[in-house]
Amino acid sequence: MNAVRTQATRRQRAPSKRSLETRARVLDAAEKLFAEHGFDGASLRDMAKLAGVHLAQVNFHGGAKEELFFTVVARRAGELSELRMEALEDLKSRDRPTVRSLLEAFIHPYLDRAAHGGPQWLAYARLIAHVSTDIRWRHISEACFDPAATAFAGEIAMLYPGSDNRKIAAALVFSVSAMLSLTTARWRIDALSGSESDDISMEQCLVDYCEAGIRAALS
Amino acid sequence: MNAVRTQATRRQRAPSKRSLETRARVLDAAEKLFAEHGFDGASLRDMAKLAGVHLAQVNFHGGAKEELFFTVVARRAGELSELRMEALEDLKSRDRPTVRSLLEAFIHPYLDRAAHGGPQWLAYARLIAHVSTDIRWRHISEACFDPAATAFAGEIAMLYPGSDNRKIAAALVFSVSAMLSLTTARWRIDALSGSESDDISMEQCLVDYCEAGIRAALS
DNA sequence: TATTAATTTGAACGATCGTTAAAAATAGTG
DNA sequence: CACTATTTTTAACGATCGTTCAAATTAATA
Repeated sequence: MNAVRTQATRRQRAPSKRSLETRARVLDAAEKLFAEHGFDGASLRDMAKLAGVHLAQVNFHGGAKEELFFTVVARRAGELSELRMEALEDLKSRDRPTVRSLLEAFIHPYLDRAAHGGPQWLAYARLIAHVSTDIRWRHISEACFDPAATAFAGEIAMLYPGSDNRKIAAALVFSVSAMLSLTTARWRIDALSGSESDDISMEQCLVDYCEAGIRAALS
Repeated sequence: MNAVRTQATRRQRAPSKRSLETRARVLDAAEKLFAEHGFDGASLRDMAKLAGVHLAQVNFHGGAKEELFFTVVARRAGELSELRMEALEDLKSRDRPTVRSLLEAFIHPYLDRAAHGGPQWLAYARLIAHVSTDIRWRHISEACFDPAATAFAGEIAMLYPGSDNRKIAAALVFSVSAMLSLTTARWRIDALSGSESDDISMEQCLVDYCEAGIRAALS
C-alpha cells in the first residue's frame, strides 16, 4: 500500500505515530536538499540518508519526486499565506492600508520566518525562490502563492484606481524578486559592499525601496 | 589532444574552420540547455544532439561540465560588460549622471539584447539569472558581473556621498533582481495581471520602479 | 489477543549521467 | 605531396539516478 494514495483508496487505519515522524523527517530532509541544490541537483538517496531512513521510504511517503517537491512546497505555503492574510486583515481593521503597510504585511512574515524561524524555515525561504524563478513550477506558484499575491495586488489597485493592471503586477513581481534576493543573493550584497549586513536594516532598506518603487511605477 | 588545454600546452597549428564552427555550435547548444534546465537539469548528451555533434565533442570543446558552464557564461559576459561600460562612459562624457541615466545604462543593454538580440541572447539572459541566483556560481558572478556592478555602485555612491555602502549594494542587488525577473518571471506578471505585457512599457516600468527605489533607499 | 492494514526493509531494475581512451579521419604546415 | 597536429568517431567505463516489488516487521483495530 502506498502512503501517498494517488488513487482514491481510503485508509482503514490511522497512521502510526512513528509513521508520522518518519514522514516529517523525510519532508524536512527533502526541503533542505531541494532548497540547497534545486530539484535536479537533489537526490532521493541523499534525502533518505539525511532523514535517517531507507531509500524506499522517501518514495513511500512522498511519492514520485515531483509529487514530493510539490508536497514540500505546499506544506508551509498554507501557513505563510495565512500569516500574510492575517496581517492584511489586521491592518485593514485598523485604518486604511498604505503601500508601506501592505508591503510590510506581505514581506515581514517571510523575512521574519527566514531569519528567526529556524533552519527549516530558512531552507523553505530558499525553496520558494526556486519555485518563483523556474517556469517549470508555474502550477505550484499558481496554487500556493498567487492567491495571496492577487489579494495584495487588489489592495494596491484600490489605492491607485484606474492604474494599469500590468504595472501593478509588474511592480509586485519586482518587489517579490527583491524580497527573494535577500535570501538567495545576500552574499552578493555583502560582496559588493565589502561588509556584512544585518537582517533588520536590510528589511528596512527593502521596504523603503519597494514602497518608493511601487508608488513611482503606478503614478 | 584536448582543445580546452587546461595545461599550458601551446597549440602548434591554427584551429580549422570546421573546428571553430562545431565549437560555436556546442557552446550555443550548451547555452540554450543550461538556460532552460539549469546546470544539473541539462545533459551533455542533449547538448550534443542539439548541436548535431557527437557526445565526445562536447567534452573536447568544452572540457568538464563545470568548465563548459563557465565558458558559456563568460563568452557573452565580456560583450555585455563592454556595452554597459560604454553606455556609462557615454553619459559621463555628456553631463553629470543621474540615478535614472545610470540605471538605463546598466539595464538597457541587457533587456535590449534579451528582446531583440535573437534566441541566443534570450537564452543567455535566462542563464545569467541562474548564475546570479545560485551561490554555487558565486565565483562566476565575481569574475563576470561584479566589475561592472561595482563601477555602477561607485557612480551611485558619488551621487549620494556619505551614504551607507551596504544600502547602495542592497539597492543595486534589488534592482538587478527586478531586472532579471523580467526574463524569468514574465509569465508571473502576465498571470497576475490577466493580460500580456509588451517589452517597451515593461522596461519603462522597471526603470521607474528602480529609480524611485534606489533614491528612497539612499535618502 | 488475533487479525490484517500499514509501514519498513532489502534488493534489484533499467535508464541516464559525466568522463575517458583509443582508433579513424581531417586539415594545417613544411 | 608528405607529415603530423588536430579533430572526429566509436565504444565503453563506473557511478548514480528514480522507481518498483516482494518479503519482513510493526502496530491499529475488532
